[in-house]
Amino acid sequence: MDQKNNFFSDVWEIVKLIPEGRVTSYGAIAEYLGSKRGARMVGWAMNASHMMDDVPAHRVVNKKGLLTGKHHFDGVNKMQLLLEKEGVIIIDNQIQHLDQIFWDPNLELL
DNA sequence: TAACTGACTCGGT
DNA sequence: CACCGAGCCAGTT
Repeated sequence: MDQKNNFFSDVWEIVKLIPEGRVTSYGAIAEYLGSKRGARMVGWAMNASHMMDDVPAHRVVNKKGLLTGKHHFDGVNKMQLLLEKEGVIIIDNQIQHLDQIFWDPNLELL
């Protein structure tokens, strides 16, 4: 599992482009890559992003703004802590004002 | 080689 | 309004 230049890299590049204090959804990234339903793969790519410390995976949440992937971090509350540190308000694993801080690659990155 | 899994999303009931 | 099932892509076993 060395650095592979494939789907993972593409996802990582987009995640790296997420501005601080902003978040996006797996589906948005998947859609940017051309596969709206490939959101599952995006999450899988995030799992592989562990070897990439430059990938702010904590800024990627599901469409509901729920921190579904928090359990895959070092600490269960690491993800929420990082987001709150950037000014994101999170209550019960759910991001507040999601529509305000939501960053859509198709819309913003275009 | 074939089958299973997964940090998702949408639509129907 | 809440729960259930199906669809999607690629990597892993």
